[in-house]
Amino acid sequence: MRQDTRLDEIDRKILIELSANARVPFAELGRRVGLSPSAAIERVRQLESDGLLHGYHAEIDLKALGYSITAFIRLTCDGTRYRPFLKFIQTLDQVVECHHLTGGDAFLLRVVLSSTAELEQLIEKLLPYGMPTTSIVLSTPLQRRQDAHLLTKR
Amino acid sequence: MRQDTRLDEIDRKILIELSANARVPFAELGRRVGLSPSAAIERVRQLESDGLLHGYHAEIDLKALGYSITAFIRLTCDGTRYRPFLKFIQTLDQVVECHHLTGGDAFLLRVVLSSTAELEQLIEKLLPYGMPTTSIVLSTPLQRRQDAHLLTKR
DNA sequence: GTTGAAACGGCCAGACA
DNA sequence: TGTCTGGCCGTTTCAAC
Repeated sequence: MRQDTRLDEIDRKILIELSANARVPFAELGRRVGLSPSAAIERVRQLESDGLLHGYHAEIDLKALGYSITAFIRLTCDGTRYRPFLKFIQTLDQVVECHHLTGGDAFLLRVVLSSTAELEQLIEKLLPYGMPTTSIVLSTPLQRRQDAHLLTKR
Repeated sequence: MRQDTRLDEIDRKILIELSANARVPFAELGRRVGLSPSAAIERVRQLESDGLLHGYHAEIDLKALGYSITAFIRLTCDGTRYRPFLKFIQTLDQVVECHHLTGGDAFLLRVVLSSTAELEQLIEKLLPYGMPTTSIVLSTPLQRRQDAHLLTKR
């Protein structure tokens, strides 16, 4: 896990390419960044062991699978319910993200469900841990997957 | 883009495998799900053209790249500022997600930055569009990338 | 769906600067 | 150290079934 070692231009290109298409063959990747296949593989292995590349994941369309509702639930829970709450949400399939936020022991959950009825059930389950504030996602006008701009600029 | 065509067991396994490791060779994928290489590829191509598989992306550790701060910014903007706001956030590199939420023209932004100073600058830029409420992410106790449970259960 | 053959890519060892 | 070359083996692709 390097922290301060600067990336060179080739590393950045590799990250951008793999971010956009994780299945690109290493030989093709090498061609795009101006490296031989083995050198390209070497770079990628280095980026992986440095902790910059964490894995390669297919993007699955949950909407097409029937999970038509995405919602954010904000919930404040006091110190005594903190640990039990973290254990509990691990057991909830609908919770795909949980962030601990600044501001009064607040948690933000991103949840995915197939109906508003399921959302209501989930909210009821959360009630023992705090007062949830729920917002359903109407649309997502911006969803960046390629972190190209975070890599190229600055 | 099929909506209702049910997935069979093999399709589900393929989605789970590619979700966990998008770089697995199709021949190996076929072995894991009990299919010949060409049949496995055929399945994947079908899932892609059905819109269930959207792409394959490397997971890049933004923290290791110096983006130490992730924050959520909630912002309410009225109807007249709606369109200009959407245009404006496209130009902000730090904004990696924007969701339109239920409840009073609210937007939720996920932003990634390298310092609190940068966060302050960003908030100031957003002020003309509405009153932002900012929460910094302290930790992320749950971040599911494999949607295995969403595919297997129910 | 499968099989089989040819082209291609992944990966290891060794040489080079 | 980082890169290139060559060779082996697994993978991809495409045709025919």
